[in-house]
Amino acid sequence: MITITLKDGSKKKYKKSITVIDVARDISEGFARNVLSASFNGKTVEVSTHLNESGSLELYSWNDNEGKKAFWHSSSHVLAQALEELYPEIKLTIGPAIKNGFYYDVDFNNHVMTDKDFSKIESKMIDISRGKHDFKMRSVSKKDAINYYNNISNKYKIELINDLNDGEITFCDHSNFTDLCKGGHIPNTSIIKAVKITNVAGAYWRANEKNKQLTRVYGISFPKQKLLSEYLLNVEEAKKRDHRIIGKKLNLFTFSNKVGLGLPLWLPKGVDLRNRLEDFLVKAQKKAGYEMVITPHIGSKELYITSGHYEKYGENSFQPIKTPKKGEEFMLKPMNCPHHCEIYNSRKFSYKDLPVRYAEFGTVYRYEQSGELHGLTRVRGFTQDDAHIFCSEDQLDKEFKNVIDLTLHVFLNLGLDDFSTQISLRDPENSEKYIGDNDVWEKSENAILKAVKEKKLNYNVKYGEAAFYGPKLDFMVNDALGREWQLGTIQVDYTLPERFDLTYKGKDNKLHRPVMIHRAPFGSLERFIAILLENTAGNLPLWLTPNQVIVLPISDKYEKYSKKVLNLIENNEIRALADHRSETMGRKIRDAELSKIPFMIIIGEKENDNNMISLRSHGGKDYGMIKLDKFFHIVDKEINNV
RNA sequence: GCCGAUGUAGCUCAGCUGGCUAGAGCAGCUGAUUUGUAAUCAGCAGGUCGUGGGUUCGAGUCCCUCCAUCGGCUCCA
Repeated sequence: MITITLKDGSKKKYKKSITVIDVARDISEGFARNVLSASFNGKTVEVSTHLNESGSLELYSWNDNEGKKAFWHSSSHVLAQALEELYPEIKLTIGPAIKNGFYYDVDFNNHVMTDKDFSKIESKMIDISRGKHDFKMRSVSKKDAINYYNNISNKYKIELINDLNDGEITFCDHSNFTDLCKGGHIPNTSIIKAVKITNVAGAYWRANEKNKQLTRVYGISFPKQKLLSEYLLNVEEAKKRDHRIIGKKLNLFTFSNKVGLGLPLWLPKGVDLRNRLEDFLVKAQKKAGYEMVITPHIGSKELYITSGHYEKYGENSFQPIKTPKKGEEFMLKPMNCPHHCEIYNSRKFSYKDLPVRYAEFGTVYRYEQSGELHGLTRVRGFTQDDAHIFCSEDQLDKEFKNVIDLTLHVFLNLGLDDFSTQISLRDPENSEKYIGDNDVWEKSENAILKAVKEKKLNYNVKYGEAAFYGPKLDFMVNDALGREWQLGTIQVDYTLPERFDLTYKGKDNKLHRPVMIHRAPFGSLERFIAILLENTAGNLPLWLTPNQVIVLPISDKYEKYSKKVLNLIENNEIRALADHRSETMGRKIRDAELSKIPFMIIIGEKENDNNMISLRSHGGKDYGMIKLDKFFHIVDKEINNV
């Protein structure tokens, strides 16, 4: 007999070798029907797995992420089978489940896959699913596995198998299809009721640009047709929150091919918005002991040779600007740190002066690959809310934690509470990508880990995401379509102080090397505004929004009173405008709603005669007829609550 | 940079297998209307159909080049 502990803590005794699905059936037939996958003692198992020892069992349904993962992973097997049947000459590579759905990377040989092929693939997949084929795992020796793929001459799978240990290799069969697979399937194919191929794209084999580009077929599947329709509807809704669309509608920014790719042009309303964000941060930074500096948009090539950026990025940057003087070269600045290092170097510091915190809204230019450009989130010219903190080693922990606090202050005040943090460390397999000694890296990495733990942030560690001079703590936020973007960033750097020979005089009357923290709570104003627009669907917080209130007179009879009200509002430093067009009230309200103005003040005969206003807020809330002072109170309350 | 899709008026789109002076709604302009909580009515104006080339008696439509955009990949100091 073995004892199985379930998620709710209840324990059940069974004969040895009972299967997972039988345990589920023992709970209830209906429950078992919804079980998609399971884990036993923390390890993913199949629902058909026989349990031979006591342990804890978790059963997953569609409502669990693990359940969805198994569902989509299994769907990718069905996709692979469908593709193989439709295009027999293809070579399969890998096909995992992802956040929303699954994909399969395929070498299509000469066939060019386009969206015209999608419906054919979908029908094929549904056909296969209806066959109710069980997913069955089996162990294979390394030799047999390689033989199998040699016979169908699939070098990709052989490459994968070569990286695996003999004895740990498993295949999964369903119908007449076999794939190299480490497991985690739903019971059978018939649970897959709705399938949508969403996209094709190129993807490099093993994520390496130098390798062959495969075709990645993306899909999503559901246990009910209705769930698919809902999903597609959601995607359509999310697309409406795209910052490129909102930015256009609200007249915040634009682009011009004549000016150049990835170079945003900020319109008056967008500039106002940026300025308010800058003011907000300037105030917070002043409290935190930062000093503002300004540095030029270019710097001599020597500067970047010193910093190491030239060697690392020179070829992929905007190329040096020549001058009439022979041999003289300048570069558009791709970051502000070298300039700030030179500001530090402009005088001598004592340990009593530290920490020194130089902040700048520094506009930088990076030649991003053309295929990488994306609205305001990935551009070639952008403004960082940059600052560099020069401190002694024993000040590092405290300074780092203060920067975390500042970043959290920014995020939470702007309503971005749905973020994750990521500790970006070196890629252990590619140490040549980084500069600086190993022990210096370890010191930096430990400083970040320590601060993050003390601040009790939830974090993921990502290897290979560090900057070339040091590790980072990044604050990540999703856009409307669920893509993750880095906003705030904090970096510890022992390397640049070395390269720029930065020093301070210590208590011991000897020269010491300061540590440097690079940090930007917004990241860049461009990207931050983009993500903010998508997260709020353009309904910005009242203190930030371009126009806070619009005055809508019912007819031009009340224009005089309307102008008086407008004037009083503006005198209270509320951003207001009035709609004096000869349009109906319905029309004026509709237009104000579409431009997402938080408050509407309606003025007609009653208001005019009683020296009152009628107030409506965005979305339709009616405050009725009130005194103007009451409106000021409402606005004040909403802004200061933030 | 690579893979795929797309590109028609300021915006959103229609234009079937190539065939008269390329259509609609919104926005704009002019006029009428003087309006009570999400679109008042009428008229006018607006387009080298992304660019360059080719096929054809004839190209928005078919083919090629380039450019840009969108979705991915790679990259992101």
